[in-house]
Amino acid sequence: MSRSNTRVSQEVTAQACPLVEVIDHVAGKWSISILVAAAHGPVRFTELERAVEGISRRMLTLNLRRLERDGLLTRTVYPTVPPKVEYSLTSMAQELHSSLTGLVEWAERHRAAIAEARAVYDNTASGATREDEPHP
Amino acid sequence: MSRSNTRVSQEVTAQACPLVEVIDHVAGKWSISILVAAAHGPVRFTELERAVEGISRRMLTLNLRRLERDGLLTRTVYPTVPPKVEYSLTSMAQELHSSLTGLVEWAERHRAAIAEARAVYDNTASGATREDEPHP
DNA sequence: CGGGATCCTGGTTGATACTG
DNA sequence: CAGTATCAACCAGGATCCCG
Repeated sequence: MSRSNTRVSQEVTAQACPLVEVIDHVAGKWSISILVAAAHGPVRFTELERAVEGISRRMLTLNLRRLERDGLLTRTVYPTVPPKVEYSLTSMAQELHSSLTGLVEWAERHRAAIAEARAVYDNTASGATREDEPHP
Repeated sequence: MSRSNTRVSQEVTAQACPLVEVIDHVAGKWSISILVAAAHGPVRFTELERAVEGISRRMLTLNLRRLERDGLLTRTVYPTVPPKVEYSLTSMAQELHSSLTGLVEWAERHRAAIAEARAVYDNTASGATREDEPHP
């Protein structure tokens, strides 16, 4: 994957990175939730922690770092007491918003159907052999 | 959806499954590629293997099974010699198509920018050298 | 052709504790 | 508040062999 090179300037930019890797970072389980949660404006760390719900502190940090590294989030530190850190989407990331919310809305619409599909699948697979196959 | 007969399905449907889990299955690295590749019509196993490119036989099988279990893919076995298996999107999965291709197109448009953002981030973060300050 | 079964590795994750 | 550090467990994923 990585061709370790000290002059990373234009060559990497030209070659970019595997598409599947970009997809993986941007569409990861947590990334989507984070990106959607941060879409409405600058969001603080603990707000994200509550919004994403289910994510651990560590995973949140790791994902935020990766998204920042990929240029999707900007991290702003206010040197106050107590400390305050805000995350915002970059313009690049904002272009993603419609696709992401589309995905999330789809998931909400169909989670029940998916749960049922699983139940049916598990039920069918466990006991009997399927005989509803077409015969050409 | 036409049949909701068992009480099992009602219970499961009622509490469904965590949204983040649905997202994870549907937006996984391989899932997206598979769903996009299967969108244009019935696709055979080896076609997918070539289309997704980078996926191993094992991972392809595993992901296909999971997508089938979630009710996103239908698997049709033709008892011919040699065997022939076709995968198609369910109507549920077809609704996802625009969001998915939106995502992929976004990734294609911005992979160069992402690669550069990474280079900048790594350069800045590893921090041994600053460009505006002379090295000791 | 389209898988299934098994073994094995290393990256990902949660838990826990500590900090500026 | 917003992290970092460390360790152990887990499981995604590759390699390999086999089968209907």
